[in-house]
Amino acid sequence: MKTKSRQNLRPRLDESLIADLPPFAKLSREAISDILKQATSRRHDAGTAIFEEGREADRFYMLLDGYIRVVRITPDGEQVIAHHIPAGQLFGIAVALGRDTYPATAMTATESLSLSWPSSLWNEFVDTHIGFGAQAMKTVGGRMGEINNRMVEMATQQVEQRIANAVLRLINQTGHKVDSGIEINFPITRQDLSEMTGTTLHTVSRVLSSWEKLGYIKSGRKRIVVTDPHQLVMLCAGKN
DNA sequence: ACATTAATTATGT
DNA sequence: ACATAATTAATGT
Repeated sequence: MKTKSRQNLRPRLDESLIADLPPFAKLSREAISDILKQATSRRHDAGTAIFEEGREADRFYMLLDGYIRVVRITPDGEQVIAHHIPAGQLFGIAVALGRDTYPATAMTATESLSLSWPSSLWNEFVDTHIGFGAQAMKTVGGRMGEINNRMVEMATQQVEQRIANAVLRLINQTGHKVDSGIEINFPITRQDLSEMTGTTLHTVSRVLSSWEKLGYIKSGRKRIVVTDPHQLVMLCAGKN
């Protein structure tokens, strides 16, 4: 408790900032400070790309603050939001998958703060810092599981259920409690939701409006509060 | 069951 | 005042 002094162009790096994050939790103090010395920190405005799909994956990243959306562009130029990444997670770890280019674009959903390291350091990190590689695999595994689930959803469920699933995922991963329910932590538009669920913003708008009338959610411009998560769970289950 | 088109309104800088 | 977001109805596949 302290150390919250100055706000800088180049934010000062403090061990306590990352010491508790999963990938580093098991590491010794000097290991952490060693890692920090090699890190570059950057602040990103909301709605900007940290790296782009197809570019050479010269660095890997750790999100210190904010939210990232991982975006892919289809051949016909449509955006698809693959998933969101909350603070405290590694991303852009193409090097861990043996790739030399990024498979997707990382856009900031909010103003964000990142650390990054040259990809060349990855292997060194993995075998000199025990637990680092294991944690990285865990997050990769988790994301693959998510993508699996979503593929099934896309193929089997109807739009209202897919939207319900998307919203539930958002409040689980990036939700924050307010008195009326659970609010999604970053600005999110109907367009965004449509890009996650493979529909149109109009359909999303109509569905959300109907949920609002039913009292499941409360929504405003770029914000959604889920007041009755259970009802959304029911919708996904299919029982109506 | 959902997309598309289009017109209208609300909201944030 | 302007741009961006959201709603709503009508029409199409």
